[in-house]
Amino acid sequence: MEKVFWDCPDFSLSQTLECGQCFRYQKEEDDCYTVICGQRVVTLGQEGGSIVFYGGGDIPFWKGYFDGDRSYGEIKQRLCNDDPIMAEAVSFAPGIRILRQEFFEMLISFILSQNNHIPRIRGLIQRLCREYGMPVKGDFYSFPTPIQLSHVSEEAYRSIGCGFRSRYMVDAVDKVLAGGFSTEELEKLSTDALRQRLMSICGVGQKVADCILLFSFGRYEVFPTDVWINRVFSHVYCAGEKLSPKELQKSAAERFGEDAGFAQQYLFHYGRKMKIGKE
DNA sequence: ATCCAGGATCTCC
DNA sequence: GGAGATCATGGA
Repeated sequence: MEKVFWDCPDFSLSQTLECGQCFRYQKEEDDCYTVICGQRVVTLGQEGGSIVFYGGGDIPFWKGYFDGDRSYGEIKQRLCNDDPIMAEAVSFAPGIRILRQEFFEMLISFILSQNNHIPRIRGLIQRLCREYGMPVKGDFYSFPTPIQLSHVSEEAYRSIGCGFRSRYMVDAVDKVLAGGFSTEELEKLSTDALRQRLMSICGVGQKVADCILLFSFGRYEVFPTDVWINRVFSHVYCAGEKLSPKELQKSAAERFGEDAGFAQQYLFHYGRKMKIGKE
């Protein structure tokens, strides 16, 4: 099989895919991963510092997906300078990069994420794709488009396990199909305006909106604040004192500035894996 | 088994 | 505008 090598610094395939930002990958043998985005599917591995594409595919697209042009070395240096705690979080998973994922996938995925475990979110999305997406390759299905979901009822979402989130799903698809939610239109908006637009969808609060801002629109200054980041942040920066989400975001903005989104992902992954602040 | 999850909403004051 | 209950489900 054709192998194409890509030397991308500060990049670990496993850390980037498994740090919680992405739900559409599957681990294969020999530490390879199959990743799906839209209609595209690719199998990748890592040999030393090089990423290996197996079987070609749209390599320029995937380099963009993995944010290949950004210097994460500089970001990490800014974050870790004079911050030993962040240095520890970064050294725990120095190969995390923030993926550039598709808007509608992120919208639906993070609506389904609320009050839910990551393993279960993945299962939900897998069922959604199997049920309403198109077969792409083997057992992999594309993420359903808004049109493919346009006829799906609340009861149908309930039957695949979406639970109380089912009515949010219907509202999200309806609003996207009604217009004003194309990627081209949305990416012109300021971060605050875009957040407000996203939050006009029922079931999208600030946290879900911020995940979409960070993982789909590259708004790297946002700091998605969930239960984990709450625990970690209060534990490592506030001597265990809990802050309100508003206070926490203000503090994170002062501390990390334009790099807050990157900081969030390093901290989130570190805190979740180390169970920091639990028990 | 029973707890809890990458929260949002509704209701109450 | 903030605190508290409620929401479905299944992985751990």
